[in-house]
Amino acid sequence: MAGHLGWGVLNEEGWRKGPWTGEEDRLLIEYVRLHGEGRWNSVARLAGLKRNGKSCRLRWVNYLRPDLKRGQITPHEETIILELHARWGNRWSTIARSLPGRTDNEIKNYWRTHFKKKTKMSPETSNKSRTHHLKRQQFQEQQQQIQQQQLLQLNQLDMKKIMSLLDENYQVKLPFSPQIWPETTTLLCPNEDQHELLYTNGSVPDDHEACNDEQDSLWDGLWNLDDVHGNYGVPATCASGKATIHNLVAPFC
DNA sequence: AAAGATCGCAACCGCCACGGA
DNA sequence: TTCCGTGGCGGTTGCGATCTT
Repeated sequence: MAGHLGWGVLNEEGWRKGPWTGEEDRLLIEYVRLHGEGRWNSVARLAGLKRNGKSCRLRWVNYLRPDLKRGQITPHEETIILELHARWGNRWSTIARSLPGRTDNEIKNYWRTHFKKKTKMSPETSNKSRTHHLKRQQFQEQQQQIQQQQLLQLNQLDMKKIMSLLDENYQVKLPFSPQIWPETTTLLCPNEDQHELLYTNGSVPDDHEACNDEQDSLWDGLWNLDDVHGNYGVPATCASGKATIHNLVAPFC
């Protein structure tokens, strides 16, 4: 960034642009501590920062706020993002309000890098991306799986009961017939990857066949979707399927 | 080992809504 | 009622890091 023309230097109005330095961060934090959030255009005058108000607000909101959560988006948060995006569309700030510690910018970036581009990808490219993504998340998922296994052990008896109910219900209610998928359906196909998403545009993705043919692994995948709050289900706009599963497991959550 | 491709994300931009003068 | 300052929002950019060939 520093090499970009005008990046990291003063612009024609005298404001600094580009990456924030540690000293600038310190000044901004001190300003907020003394004056609170707001009045961002006063920061330059009161804190001695050569940054405009917008830049200061953005830096504080997206990076310096003490209540921000660090680290990768968890599968549970991912589920929430998908569900809320299906409901609200690109209203990132609205979505962010349901994810304490996450910013609209963070959610927006996450969506764009993990989901949106998949709609345009070829299957081959998508597989590469999937591999890349999985490698990056491998460590985190290992930790989460340990936690999940502990929960699974605790609830093993109840789960077997749920599994049998779901298996019966699956045949009747889940809308896996491609004819009734709406365009741009976001469908979870958990048998291959516990939270891999497939996007369809009125057609059936190749991978989808595995969902129909391998119910056992499909349901295994659903259990892997378990999170610390004990929700099991399909975070998809495939609405009737989602409702069926959530209604079924709700009494056990 | 090196070059090119791709990804992730911090930061910027432009537009809009709102409130106060 | 109008104007202006301020803040919020969504879209976009561009660089460093990482991966692939």
